[in-house]
Amino acid sequence: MRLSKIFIPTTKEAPADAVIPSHVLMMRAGMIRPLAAGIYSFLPFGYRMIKKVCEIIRREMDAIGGQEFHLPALNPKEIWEKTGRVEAFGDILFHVKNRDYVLAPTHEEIIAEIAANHVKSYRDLPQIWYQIQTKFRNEPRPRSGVIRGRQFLMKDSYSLDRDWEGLDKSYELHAEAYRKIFSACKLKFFEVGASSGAMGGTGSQEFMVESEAGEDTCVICDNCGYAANVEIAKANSTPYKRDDNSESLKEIHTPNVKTIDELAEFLKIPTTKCAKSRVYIHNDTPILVLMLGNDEVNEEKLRIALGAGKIRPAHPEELSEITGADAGSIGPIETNLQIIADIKLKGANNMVSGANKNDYHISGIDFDRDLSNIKYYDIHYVQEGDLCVNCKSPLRVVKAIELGHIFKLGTKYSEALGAKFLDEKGEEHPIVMGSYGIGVERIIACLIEQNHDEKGIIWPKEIAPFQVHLIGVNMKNDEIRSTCEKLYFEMNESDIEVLYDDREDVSAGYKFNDADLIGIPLQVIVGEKNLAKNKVEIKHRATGNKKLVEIGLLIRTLQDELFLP
RNA sequence: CGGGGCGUGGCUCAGCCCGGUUAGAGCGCCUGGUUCGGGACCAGGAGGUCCCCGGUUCAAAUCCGGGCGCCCCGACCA
Repeated sequence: MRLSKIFIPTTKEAPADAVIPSHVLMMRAGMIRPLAAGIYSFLPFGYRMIKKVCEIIRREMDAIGGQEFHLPALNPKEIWEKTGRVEAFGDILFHVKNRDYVLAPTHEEIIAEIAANHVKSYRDLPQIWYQIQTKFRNEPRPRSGVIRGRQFLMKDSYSLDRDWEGLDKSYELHAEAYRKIFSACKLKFFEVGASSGAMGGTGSQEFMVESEAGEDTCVICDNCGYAANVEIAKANSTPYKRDDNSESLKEIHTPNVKTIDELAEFLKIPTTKCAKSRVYIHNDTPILVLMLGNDEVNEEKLRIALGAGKIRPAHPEELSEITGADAGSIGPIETNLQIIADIKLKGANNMVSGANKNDYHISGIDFDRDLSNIKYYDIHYVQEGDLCVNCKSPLRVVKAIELGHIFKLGTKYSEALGAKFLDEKGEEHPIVMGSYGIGVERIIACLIEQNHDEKGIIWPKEIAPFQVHLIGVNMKNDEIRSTCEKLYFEMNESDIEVLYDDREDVSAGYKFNDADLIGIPLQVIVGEKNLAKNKVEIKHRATGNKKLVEIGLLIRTLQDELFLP
């Protein structure tokens, strides 16, 4: 491709509203342009990368027996009502104004509908159906360039199996395909178990990339590889170090002391001698939750600990009625509430907590001696430096971007939409489904997040829009031009993907900066002085290393560099 | 949805507080010329609904009110 012919509008400066590196560089390198909040046009250079990523995805999906579909984005609302997801998605679902249609945010319904009509026998199973298609979600706050958009490309696939064992297999096939896809994209990623949330189903896993721009928080053990979303992550908790003597209970007047920090300061004690109280409503029943010091309640863990049901924090106006005091003075002594305490508090003594009377606290609380109606669970968030549950190495807490998510759905959608099959005995069963997604633009954004410097993008050799960037330093020099043209022809003949900067009206420095910005892994620079010695220069974008090569050896050298046959 | 910020040629921004020449700069763009190994130089030129609507005023980019859009933080996120 000739740079004089392909539309790559690079810029020296980035728009002020681009904040994260991938967004800045995708703009500057002429890959994308914004149209509205969370909606981007992909320009030829950016779309070329999209196609590269899609190629890899298709290759791996086809390898596990996936069949590519192209489903409609415009869906009758009715089908979404059958599964209750008009309500479940709420404002996230785009509604069409002049007809009862919605814009699809995902495609479980459509897949189940097709299966309901056409998959009738166990002989038709299993199936893996996938597509790469535009999804629409009315995100309340799009952000970070293409990382969270209102319109985005998603590879979504769906497995149809006759039973749960089959689903396990399809699920594992996807997990393995996803590992291959992200590895082929040269991404440093990790996998975490995730809660399946409102999607329904029994198991789910996320594929994450560590990044400051991430919206999820994960816990990672660099030693043994343990990784989990902080919502469910566990750590090895050390038992509470009891004081030798337990003091007796004592009421203390603590005017205007509300927070744990204020309490610790007021009494001149460490926060770890304080127990923080939170009141939750579990299926209409209030419960008292106790945390050590300033630890926050991990509501997802609390939900799991309590088993079935809904939980919510009590409203401030409810507190006084339930406990006799307002937030800041609530505690475990003299209460009838079921107490749920974090595991870190087990065995604690000489603790201070609220007195259930405004402006009073109680000291000398011995959890073993004084509290009977109490259960202990791990309900705190793992913190940086806590020790790994497996190997007791210090854990890291990191921000991460979710690249892919795989779900065991079960029969929720097949039952709602009547997707059933007959087994060998002629008995009818709902199809067991799985659903699996990859954010295509996110792969590209993550690639850039992981591979860039102050000058621009650094594409890995294995996945780059082009492999070689051929630069004629001065195209008005006839020798340079004819050499470039010859090399360009030879590279094309050798199936080397080459971007050829044949622009006449651009200075050398401009070309070099553009080349570093758009980040093709190898640059071949044809300049006057080296040409006189019958040589050209190869520069590695990643390292900046340069070497001179005889023109006659260039193609072979490039092939070696690019691991081509 | 709560908090904060912003909106002026294609881009980055100044001007606004304290209303008053023809609304500026750098980059980019066009024409011609000179350059040609790290975003060159000279000369000439094009390009503006100062986000929109309303108000105040002799006079509004500037002050006031309303709206819209965009960004950031938070909440939310199958």
